[in-house]
Parts: sequence; structure tokens; C-alpha cells
Amino acid sequence: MWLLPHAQKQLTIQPFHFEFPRYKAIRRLTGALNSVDSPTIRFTTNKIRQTAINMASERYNAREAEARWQKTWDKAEVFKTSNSDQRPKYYVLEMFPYPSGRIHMGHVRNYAMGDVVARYRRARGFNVLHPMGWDAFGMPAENAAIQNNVHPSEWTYQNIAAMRDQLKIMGLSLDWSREFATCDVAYYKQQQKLFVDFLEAGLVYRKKSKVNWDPVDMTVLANEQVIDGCGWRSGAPVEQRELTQWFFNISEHAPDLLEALDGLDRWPEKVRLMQKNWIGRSEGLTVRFEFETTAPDGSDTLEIFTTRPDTLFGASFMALSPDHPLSAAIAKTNPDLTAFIEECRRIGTSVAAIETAEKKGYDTGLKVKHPVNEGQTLPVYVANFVLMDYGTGAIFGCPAHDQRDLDFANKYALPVTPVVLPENGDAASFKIDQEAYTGEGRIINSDFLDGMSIADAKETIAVRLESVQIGGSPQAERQINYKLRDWGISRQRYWGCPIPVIHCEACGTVPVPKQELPVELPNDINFDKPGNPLDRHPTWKHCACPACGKEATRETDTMDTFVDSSWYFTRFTAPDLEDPTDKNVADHWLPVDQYIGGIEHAILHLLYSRFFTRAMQITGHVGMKEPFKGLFTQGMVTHETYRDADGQWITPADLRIEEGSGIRQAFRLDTGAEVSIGSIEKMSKSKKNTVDPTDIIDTYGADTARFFMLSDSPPERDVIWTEEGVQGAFRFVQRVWRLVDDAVESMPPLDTPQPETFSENVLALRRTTHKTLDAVSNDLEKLAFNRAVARMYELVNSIGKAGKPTSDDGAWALREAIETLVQIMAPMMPHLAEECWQKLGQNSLLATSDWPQVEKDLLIENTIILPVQVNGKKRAELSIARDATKEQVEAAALELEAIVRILDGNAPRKVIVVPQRIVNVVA
RNA sequence: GCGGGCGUGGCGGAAUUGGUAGACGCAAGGGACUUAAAAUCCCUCGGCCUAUGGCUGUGCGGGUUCGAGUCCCGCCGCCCGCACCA
Repeated sequence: MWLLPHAQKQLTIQPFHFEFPRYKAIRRLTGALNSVDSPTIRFTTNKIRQTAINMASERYNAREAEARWQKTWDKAEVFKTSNSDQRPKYYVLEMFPYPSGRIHMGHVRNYAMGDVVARYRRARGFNVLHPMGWDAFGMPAENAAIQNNVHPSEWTYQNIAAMRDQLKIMGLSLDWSREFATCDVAYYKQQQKLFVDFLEAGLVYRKKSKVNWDPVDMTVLANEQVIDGCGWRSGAPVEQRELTQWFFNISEHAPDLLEALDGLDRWPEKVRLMQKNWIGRSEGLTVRFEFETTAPDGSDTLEIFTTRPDTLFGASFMALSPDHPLSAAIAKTNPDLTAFIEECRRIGTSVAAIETAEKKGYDTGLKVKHPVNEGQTLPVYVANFVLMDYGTGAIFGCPAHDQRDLDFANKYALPVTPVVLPENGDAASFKIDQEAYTGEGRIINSDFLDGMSIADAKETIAVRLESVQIGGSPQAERQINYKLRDWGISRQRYWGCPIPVIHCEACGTVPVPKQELPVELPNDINFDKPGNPLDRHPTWKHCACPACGKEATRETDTMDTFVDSSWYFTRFTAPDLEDPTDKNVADHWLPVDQYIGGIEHAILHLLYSRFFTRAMQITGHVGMKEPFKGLFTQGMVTHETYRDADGQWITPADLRIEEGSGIRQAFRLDTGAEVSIGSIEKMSKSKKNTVDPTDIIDTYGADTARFFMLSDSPPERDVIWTEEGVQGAFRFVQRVWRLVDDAVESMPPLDTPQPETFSENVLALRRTTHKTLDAVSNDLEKLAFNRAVARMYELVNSIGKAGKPTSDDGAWALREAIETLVQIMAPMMPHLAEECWQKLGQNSLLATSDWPQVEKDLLIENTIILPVQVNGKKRAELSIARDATKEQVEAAALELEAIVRILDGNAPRKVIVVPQRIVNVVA
């Protein structure tokens, strides 16, 4: 039986409380006494020894050692990074945390990985920048303010203090001197300067747009905060409102943001693909259809966008978005249409609504002429499935080859004419009923397009329509459309960066002059009413117009918090500067060489940052457009879930697990009642399957927690947090400690020169050492932490198997092996490594030491073992000189007893020798 | 619906990218030490068989190859992202 950490702490003595030397003395004594042949003495010594072991004092005292080394590093300022350093630079960054109150295991995993990279690169001779900060603006602080009557600022800074302490006990090699929070006035002041620059450069603009409006909380909600059409907090039905909002013109950069993805070759393919889909490029044609009679809004043509102009002959109707200007114009004099449009808006565009909503339309009575099919007219509908913000907000419907159009046509009894015939299809009998055909084929029923492929038909119809003039311009134009829309950054909230703009009746929108920045958030606010406290503050928004001096009002919206996180990595390069950046310094450090974070930011944060860096380049703040050269997305931390008989979630700390003969059962600690063990899920507060990092570090130490997070699971995949796994890591920590402790006695002094020769078995240990070093180096380069961990286990096993040295060269090789082990484990378990390093007699700090050198000669064996196959099945092994010729290998293989037996006197048909790999005998 | 990924022991996962499948860890079983427990150390651990050997085995079915977990074709299953995008 084992107990989960919380319970364990209550029931057992902490292993770290006892001093090592005391135990060592006892062990020496009992060792001597044990040799005496007397049952009484043996019994007594056993008692003494047990007591000593029970004191657990043999163990490495992580708690004491970790605090000590953290202090040492701190004092020596070994992680403080200078901007003027001759060594090559390396910028490693983990996505900065939101200060919610406590760190969670996801943070531990993220920062453990980043720290390994930082420490490894440092040892490899790079000048490493590894900073930390806080993504500190946002709604939770306001919610806390409302619920607990605490100022958002106070709540946030308290959380930051608590979380900083938690991070510090992890022993991360961070340059804390560069720390800042995005809610620091000094930071958002610079962000406001950037905003003003962007405004002048035309990168920001203001327009009316539809937003989700919560009428109870009186605020805009993000799409994610609208649940089943209601506000997530208030529960009130969300309204669609037209509000004037600030936008970044990210969509103008869509082509570049898309193309540049190809150059991000150190990004996960998956993330690049997600961004590609999000940007959503499609090539097509805008086509203008002539109305039979002029439309109510005075227009003579209706412009649509299509990617399938090849199906034009299959058109049977036109459809407008309910938000199309023409829809509104017709609705003015048409109450039925007004009602229909209202209904469409009510249903909204939530996921649930889209899945269940029927395709519906309203026939406006208008008709357009078919552009190429002489004499055909098409009815114009307003349809609920047409989006205003894509293409032109109007489409032509081709029911045979588009499922939505088919559903619509079936409902309103519109004609369905197939114009693409599948290969091997029969034109006479090909009918479309309930399922549209969207595949490849030959064009039919399409006059001059008949018989063409889809691609040829697209080109032909485009050329034809481009040559037709309507009202002085071509009827059709080729166009590239993007799904990416401009980034609306206005938030009707207090806890965000104020948008530095003043509204003046005479002068319009005037940016706050840079010398008057920052526009600071007022402190005297209250949350007793819903809505934006900035808006109802008695004095804050009233000011003089910077242009004319007359009375004016401040913008009371604040910026989306994604703006804050779109350039923090740049600010780290010069965190105290009185300008947003020092361009030279920023250009020195950027792009970030290795960025590490969760996949959940694959689109928003990473796309916004890419845009923002471009904007900063345009306004002269940085010299590049891509901020992150290498990106790594780590997996989540998961844990078993537990529920009691009532279905209540139970947290792991409140129960104990019993295990035996393959049966695992969980019981509540308080009542003893059995609890059912459920599926493995992402650690979350709602399922209570979280484990507190501080508990783990208290019990096992930071090195154990870090090491476990990096073991077993590949870093990009989810890792399952298990108590057994942590204990495995803890055992390894202790094992290394014992190994070093035992070995020190049989080691030569520090600067003993390397022996001239080594005996064969000593050489074997040296080979293992250098092979491990080589492999771990490669694994760390590729962030394959789990593989590196396995290699370290192997080396420890090998050193253990080698046993105590019996010769000088053996002793020397032992020191080499152990020093190497300590050095390669240092990035993962820095405290233990320093402790061992010191124990080995080293005076330097391992944190500032160089990575050991691989002796390439030792990677090559003189004698190798080749597997020998017969017909692809391994039958024997052949030990042979590495540089043996193919002929020699073949001859030796055929002489092997096992091979001779199998061949049974017959000559092999063929022998394949792959040098230094394998031998395959074809019988 | 569209796009992408993944299927290897009881479990997490290795496998030099076509060359000894199961490294390393976890769990389990056995043993040593101990009055006992804990800790530690040693052994076993894909399956089957007539067991110092042999057969079989990487989701299923085929193919290419001297040789396939890896490549190709066709299925099955799971996971993720996007989604009324014309």
C-alpha cells in the first residue's frame, strides 16, 4: 500500500530531516560489529542499523540541498544575462503564465523543459536569455474583484508573488532581473506607444461591427464566452450589437502570414497547418449577375464570390446573407422579410444552432439573368446560411454539387441540374437526390463547357466572363479570398491596457501624444454595478482634446489581453527601457530560438504575435517579421479521476490506493469508503484530479518532480501523472546519490592524469560513458527528453555493473563515468548534480561549467557483433573486426555453427552483407 | 462534412529512418537481507510449444524487398483541429 502525498505527509516522518554523516558513522560501526560471530552482538547491531535506516538518513536531503544551491546560484548571479556578451546568443522562452494564484503541473512540465534547454545551451557555450514574466491583465482579476471585493491590482500582484515563490523552488535558471507583468504601468505605457505608432502607420482602425453583447453584465463577450446563446456568467441571452470597435488590420497581412509559414521549418507541422487553415485562402471568381429590373437599393447587378465557376450552368437560385445591404434595403418595405432577418439573427451562429438549423430562405421576388445561359433567370432569396463576412455576402446556388444548396433547393422545390459527371457515370441516368456530388468528373449539361475537366472548365468560364463588360467593367474577376478577419481588440473592461485615444467632437479621434503617456488606469474604481468601471468613473474619462484643447472624452475601452502577449518576448530584451524596444538589442536576441508552450495557443497567440512583430517591423521597432524560430508544443499533464458513490469527484490527496494481484482500489481517507477509479483526464479543477506541485516538491524535491515530468512520455504527448512514476524518479535521485557516495572513496584525486592505456573491460565502461554522452547530447538537441532519461538510466546501470575498480585505470574511468553522468543530468536535475559535483571534489559551479567533450574514438568499437539472418530471420551473431571486408564477413558468417546446421550442406543462393549492420543469408 | 495525427507487452514508451522488435521506466511474480515492515540487491517477465531449441508476434488483409513496426494499396478503430467559408 502506498499513500498519496498529502496523506503520506501526515503519517510518516519526512525523510529529509536527518543528517547524512551520522548515519555513515553508524554504518561503519555496524559493519565492523557484524563480522563478530555472536548472535547477541549481531542482534544489537541489527537494531542499531535498523534505527539508522529508519531515520532514513542515508538519503539525499533534497529539501536542504535544493534551497542551498538556489541561494548559491542567486548570489553568484549565474543566470543573469548581459546584452553585451561575445558568445553566440540563444533565446529560450516558455509561454509566460497567467497569475491565477498557484502554479499547476502543466507549468512544471513547461518550465522544466525550457530549463533543460536553457541549461544545456549555457553549457554549450551560448549566451542564454531565459526570462520570466506575467500575463497579468484579464477577466479573472475582475471577477475576483466582484466576488471578493478586492482590487484587481492587489489580487493580481499577490498571485504573482505567490507563484514567483513557487517557481523559485523549482530551481529554474531564469534571469529574474528582467521580470515584469503586463499590468505594470511601465509595460503598458510602452504598449500604448506602440498603439499610437500603429495608428499612425494605418495598422489600426475603427469601425462599426457586430459583437456579442451581454445585456446584464453590460459588456462584450468573446465567442468562447457565449454558451448556448447566453452569457456564461449572467445566463442572459446574448444580443448582437453594432458597436464601434478598434481593429488591427491583420487580414491585410494574410497573404504574407500564410506564405511565411513555409519558412518556419522548426515549427510543428500541425501548428503550421492549423494556421494555414485558419487563414483560409481560396481562389475563385467574383461574378456580377444582372438584375432583370433594378433592385430596390438601386443596383443593377448582384456580385457573388465562387470557387466553383465550372458549375455555373447548374445554378438554380441566388442567395443573399440576411446582413447583406440589399436584404436590408428590401426589408425596409417588407415586414415579412424584416421578420425573417430578425429570426436569423436570433438563432445566431453558435455551433449548436448551425448543426441543427434548417436551411431557410425568403424569396425576394427579384430575378437575375444567367450570365451565360441565354434566357435563364434565377430567383434571388435571402438565406440563413449565407455569411456576410465571407466573399461578397451573396452566392449562386448549385444544388447538384453543394450539399447546403441541395438542402435548400429541395425545401423550396428549385431545379437540380447535375453538371459534373463522375468517371464511369452515365449522363442519361445520373441523378442527384439527397446527396450532392462534390467529386471529380467531366462537365455535362453546360453548353460550351461540356466534356471538360473541372479545372479546364473553371479556366474557360473565367476567361469568357472576364471578356464580357457590364457597366464598363468585366463581369467577372479572379479573386483570392481569406477567412482571416481583422482582429477586434476593444474590450469594455477595466483590467486591461487603456487604448490611448481621445474622442473630440471637433477633431474626431485623436491619439494621446506620446509625451502624455501612459494613460493610467485609475485606482479608485468600484465593481458594485455591472459594466465597465472606466466608463462610469466620475472624472477619468473627461479630458482636454490634445489637438484643440476643448473638452473631450477618453476612450474607455481597453485592449484585448492577447495584445499584451503579442510582444512581451521582445520587451524581455530591454525590459527597463523608456521606449518599447532598443532595436539593436531586439534584433540581437530575436527571433526566439526555442519557444515552448501548449498547443492551445496554436492559432490565436502565435498568429497574433506573428502579426504584431510585422507591425513592429513596419513601425521600426524591430528588424524582423517572424518572432519564433523554433516552436515546441508540449502535451498536457493528465491524471486518473476518482468519484465516490454519489458521483462526486474526489481529489487524489484525499484518498489512498490499495494494490495487489492486479487489482487496484481507491478509498477515501476520511470515511474509508471505496471510490471508483475513472478515466485518465487532463488535470482540471472541475474533475479535481490535480496534484499540487508544491506538495510534490515538499515531499520529493524539485529535481524529482522535474525529472519525472521529462521521463517516459515524449514531450509533445500527454503525460500521465502517477504516484508510482514520481517514486521511480525519486528512487533514481537517491540511487545516483548513493552511487556517487560509494564511488568517491575509490576514485583517484581530481587532476589525476589520464592513464596511457586501459584494459579491455575498463575500456568498455569508457565506451559506454562516451556513447551515452553522445546520445544524450543528440537527444537534448532534439528535445527528446524521454530518450535522454533512458540513456542516463543505462549509464547508471552500467556503472553499477562495473563494480568497484580494481586498478588505477579502472578508478580513473570510474571518475570519468560519474563526472559525465553528473554533467549530463545537470540540465534536468540541477541541484542533485551540483551536490554530486561538489562531492566529487570540484570547486566550480556546475551551472557555469562546459558540457563534456565526446571522445569520438570511443564511439567506435574495434570488434562488432553482427546479427546473421537466414532468409530474414536472425539465427546467429557474429563477432568480427569492425574493418573486416565484405568477403571476410561473409566467410565468417557461413562458418558459424548455427548457419552451417541450417544450410545443411547446401550452398547459399546469395549472401547480403550490409557493412557494420547485418548479414542475411538467402538459402 | 473538410483537414491532420496515431494504432508496438499488463502500462508509459524505445527501435540509428528499410537491417537483432520490445531499450529504459512502471506494474507484477520469485529470491536474498530482516523478528517484521520499509529500503536495497539479484532473478523472471509478448504469446505458444515437445524449452541450452523452435514457432509466432508491431490494429486487420494484401503487396514491394534478401530483409517491413518503418515503404505502397485497401479496410477497421481511436484521437485532435476546423466547420453553413460558397
